[in-house]
Amino acid sequence: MTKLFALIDCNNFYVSCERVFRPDLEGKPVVVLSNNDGCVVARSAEVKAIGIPMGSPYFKVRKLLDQHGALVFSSNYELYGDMSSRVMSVLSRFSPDVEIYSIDEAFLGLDGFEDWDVSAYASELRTKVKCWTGIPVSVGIGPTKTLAKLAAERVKKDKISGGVNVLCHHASIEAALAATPVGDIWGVGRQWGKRFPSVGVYTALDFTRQPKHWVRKKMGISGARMQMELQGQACFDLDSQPTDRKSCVSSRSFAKTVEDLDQLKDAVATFAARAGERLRQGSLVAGQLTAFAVTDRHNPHQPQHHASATVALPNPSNLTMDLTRAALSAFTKAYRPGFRYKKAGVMLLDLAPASDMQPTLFAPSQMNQEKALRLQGALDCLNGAQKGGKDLVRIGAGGIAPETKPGANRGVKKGWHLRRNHTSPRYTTAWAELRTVHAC
DNA sequence: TCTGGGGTCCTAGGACCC
DNA sequence: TCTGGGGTCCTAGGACCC
Repeated sequence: MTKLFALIDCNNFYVSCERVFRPDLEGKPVVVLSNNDGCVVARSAEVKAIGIPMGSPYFKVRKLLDQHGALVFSSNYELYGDMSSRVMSVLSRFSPDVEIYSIDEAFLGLDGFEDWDVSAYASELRTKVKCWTGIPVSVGIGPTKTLAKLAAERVKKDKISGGVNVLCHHASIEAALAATPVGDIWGVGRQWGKRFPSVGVYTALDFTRQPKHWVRKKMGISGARMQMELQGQACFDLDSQPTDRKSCVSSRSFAKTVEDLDQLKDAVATFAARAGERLRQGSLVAGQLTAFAVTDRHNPHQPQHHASATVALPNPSNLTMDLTRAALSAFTKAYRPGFRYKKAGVMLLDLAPASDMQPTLFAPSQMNQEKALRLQGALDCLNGAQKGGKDLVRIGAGGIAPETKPGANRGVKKGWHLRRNHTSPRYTTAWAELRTVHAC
């Protein structure tokens, strides 16, 4: 039985989310920025038409966007995450096999649908998603995941009306491969995209025609799989079981650079707490922790440094108290003075289910452990009680930076605060920010 | 002035063992 | 003193994804 995959891709997802609640944005140029208002991470069709590339630094394209009257949003992940789960739940009505691939993409397994009119089925899916969530999607269908993905991409590139592209026959597959630059293949990144043309490989079709051993030798196993997938031979299965996470990172770039150890420790403590929160949500514990800070890699005039140190947690934990202690000890080891740090973070590694945890010889006594858990529960409760009131209660060991000490310069932002100047409301996850409808 | 954040997989090379 | 070769495990770094 030949396999059949569909890739459902939300069009300009973040922009579409904003438009659901602001229909007046329809037809206008709209962009969504990354954290810190750094880069353009979502563009409406109108913005793409202006020629603004994905990932452009905002400050470089700001003028051009203004000239075209573009509307600009800081990213609102609470909104996008909620809209995403709405879309995914609609998709699950259309196939028992769904793999949520990213916030805005999902693969559907269509094994056993071969005798159906899959094109009509996909159209119906598209209509339902749009109708029930407000999000427009493109659908690509093919015998492998890579071809399904390529099919969906061609929907946008070739402006295929109806938003569905089925690649099931030799001729249509070859035509799509020939129209796709090699750099646009799923799995071919910037490095390979640059190198291929110099060896005479320009399109995905050229790539499929390279000798197998050459691809294997030059690109390794990933390249070999990619080539087989494009030739119609499935190497990747649908992965409907979310895989266990192996690491968890919390990090941020600062609006301004920071040199001061105390301020950096304050930031690192915050990241440790944030990462721990995510661990507890997933009932995981970490066995190792890395704390790091890096200088601004975009500024060649400043001395560069990557400060980083890893410590093992004596007993795997997800408690803010343990993680903060480990993070501060690691960071103190890693810190080198005299550098202007632009970004810092905490990585939790060696993750394992909290239930698997074996008490070690050095584990704190049962009594202390219980106390620690109760304390963490109380902290989570306080911090969770008012959404948006995050960090209401924090661990004091964080080496609070001078300007955040009680009484001192109240209202002055921390040195490492985030820039977010264009936020939209959390329409779907905060009562106070619901969209208001005025009756005429 | 202003360039994101959170992940995974693969590979090469070193350490170590027999 | 001779100092080969194969296996495994770990880690750092590269490349890629969205």
